[in-house]
Amino acid sequence: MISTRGRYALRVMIDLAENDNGSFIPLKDIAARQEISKKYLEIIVKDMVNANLIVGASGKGGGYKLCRKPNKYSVGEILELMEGTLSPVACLADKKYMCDRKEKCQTLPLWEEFDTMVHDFFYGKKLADLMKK
Amino acid sequence: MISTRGRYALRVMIDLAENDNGSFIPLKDIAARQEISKKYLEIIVKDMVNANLIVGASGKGGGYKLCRKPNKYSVGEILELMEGTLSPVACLADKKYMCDRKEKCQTLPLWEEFDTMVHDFFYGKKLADLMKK
DNA sequence: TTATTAACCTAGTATGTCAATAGGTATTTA
DNA sequence: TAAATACCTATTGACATACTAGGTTAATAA
Repeated sequence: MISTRGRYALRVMIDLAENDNGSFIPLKDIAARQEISKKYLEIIVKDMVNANLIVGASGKGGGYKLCRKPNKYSVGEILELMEGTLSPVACLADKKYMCDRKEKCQTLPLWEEFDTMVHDFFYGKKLADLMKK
Repeated sequence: MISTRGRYALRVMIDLAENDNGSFIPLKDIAARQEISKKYLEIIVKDMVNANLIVGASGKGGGYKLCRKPNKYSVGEILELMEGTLSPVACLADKKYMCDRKEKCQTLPLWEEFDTMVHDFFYGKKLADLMKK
């Protein structure tokens, strides 16, 4: 399941892309258009700024702005940032995860194949693919 | 993320398939081989019996047994039973879910495409595909 | 008959995550 | 100096997850 963090982040990115006019877009406007709690979005958007997905500007006339062209963002990187991982199981999500059943695990190949498929799917999709115009 | 319920259920099914000798296999043996708490497995296995995925027999000489050939079980039906849904978002997982943004939602097509891909992947895999022998 | 083995049943519990809310401070522009 | 905005810290209620505990019922073998 994709949580609201990932889904909202994606919607914020689409909103920023579609309403881009060169200047900063206040979160208040995004929250209103997307009908999402502005307070909750603040938390999400903060992580997006920290990860250099977008840039923020304080003060009057401030807001948020993309820092790349929409076709330079993959959906995968946005979701992976917000969700922590896209992997279906802990043994693939966490590099440091040690499992002594690993060698004989009969389900691991299944999860690996699934993991690759999911990764390829979301990294193949670009932000631009989700825009109207 | 696939929870332990789904992952353990799958391992129980594989264990039953590989150790099938015509008679019932006690949960104690499965738990030992799979290194999973027997008490926890009881809960999981109960749901599998209720869903007619396997059959259980009480008393001495009892245990559990598959009721189909391994190639007649899809991984998807096992996971979907235990996880409730394989859908990535609530608006697809729940038929009764009503969202007034549905018509204009720009992410819905993405989730639908992903949902279909995941469904096809897991329903295309059979229990027999996960067996050693 | 009786001991044993096993499924089946109901309940509880610790931990963590999710999806927010609340109330502030710092920064920038008009 | 007033307004608008991002940015920061903390808290919370609800729920799910991954179990554990202690029993009852059912079937078989000695």
